Amino acid sequence: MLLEVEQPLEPILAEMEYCGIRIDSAYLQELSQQLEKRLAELEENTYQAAGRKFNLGSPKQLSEILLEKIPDEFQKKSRKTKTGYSTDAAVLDKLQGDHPIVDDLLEHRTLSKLKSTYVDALPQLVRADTGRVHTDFNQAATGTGRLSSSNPNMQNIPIRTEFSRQIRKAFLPEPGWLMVSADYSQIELRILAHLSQEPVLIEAYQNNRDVHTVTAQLLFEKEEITPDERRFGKTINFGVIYGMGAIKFGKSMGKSAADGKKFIERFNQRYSKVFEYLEQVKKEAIALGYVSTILGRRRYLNFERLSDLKGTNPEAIHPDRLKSLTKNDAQSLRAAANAPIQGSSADIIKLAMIEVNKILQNYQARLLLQVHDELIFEVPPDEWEELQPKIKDAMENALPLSVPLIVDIHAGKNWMETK
DNA sequence: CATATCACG
DNA sequence: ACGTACGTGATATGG
Repeated sequence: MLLEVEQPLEPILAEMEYCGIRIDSAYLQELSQQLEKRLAELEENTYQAAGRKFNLGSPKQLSEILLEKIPDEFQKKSRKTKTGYSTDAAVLDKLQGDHPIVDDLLEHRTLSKLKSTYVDALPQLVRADTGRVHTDFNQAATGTGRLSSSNPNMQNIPIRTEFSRQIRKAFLPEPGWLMVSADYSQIELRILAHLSQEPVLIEAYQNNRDVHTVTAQLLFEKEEITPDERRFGKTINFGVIYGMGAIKFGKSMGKSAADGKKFIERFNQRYSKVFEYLEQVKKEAIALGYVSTILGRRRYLNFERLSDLKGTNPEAIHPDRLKSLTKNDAQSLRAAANAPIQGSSADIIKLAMIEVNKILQNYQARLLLQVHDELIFEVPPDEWEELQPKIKDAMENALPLSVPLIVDIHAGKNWMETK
């Protein structure tokens, strides 16, 4: 693992850091001015509605305002934090309609985050000697084997909202070149299919089916699935990857306890290998003190009330010991269930980076960024047609699994256009 | 330096 | 009784 993956990867990361990525600072400064104008309007509206000025960036002061204006709704719909009532986006969403201030607060939160963290920060990090931004890729920062990125973090550049996509337009290739993004489709669910050897999942992926729809079909026991039902299937599939327990699983159905239980049994029957696999991983975590990825990378875990089982035979652990747990032990078990999946995904994209780097030796094109399940390149236009299938193949075949890996690859004038 | 919040996969 | 569950890093506030 060390010799085959981490050591060969290190000079590739060094090259990516050294190369950096081009930023359109003038464009970001225009965006900044637009944001400043809009933020000022929102502040003015908010002060009017609140009857006085306060610091919109202070959850503490906002909490005071909300307690003053809509005490009943706020206390009912908020949750307690260590220091008081939460004013986070989930809470504010629930308060929409209760007071005219709420919509403006939400918009202000979003826009000021984007302005301070990206629009204003990135141009300041452009290095004078290269004209580009040079991130750090941290190779030993996470518990699962993923990379992390800092100064600046290039792995959390906005994409989810319409406005935030404007920020991605600021990331440019060399003048005249193309920006290229190649991302794995549903890699973590495919790894779950492989690790669990669940026949329903394997069959679905081998036949190129939409797995969120498949889950929804077995959930609702019908062929035709609405977009809402598919979204629900997607949520459940992610929940499984994150180690969501059967109880929470039933409750997220939003049905009665009896319905939830019936549904769990149905799901359990249909994806029985997935649950067997997750149980087995949890038992191994407790008995061995670690869990492993496909390439043998380990995540070590400590338990409180379950520590008496360390060094015992995993198969001898009674399923009841996985119930009534301390908060910490429950969290550790979820982390244990997730680590082989998230970590194997990291293994695979690292192997892919090593393969892709070999290919790039014969081209001018450069690997710029890794964002967990995607690679970002800048490519001269005359290399694109030839490189596209080579990058795709290298990534899809980095490590053969029981299910195919699929990579979507697109080129554009900037990062936003590569989707 | 702890906390809350929020950006991403 | 719950808008939750895995992995990160940056920013602002406030002690």
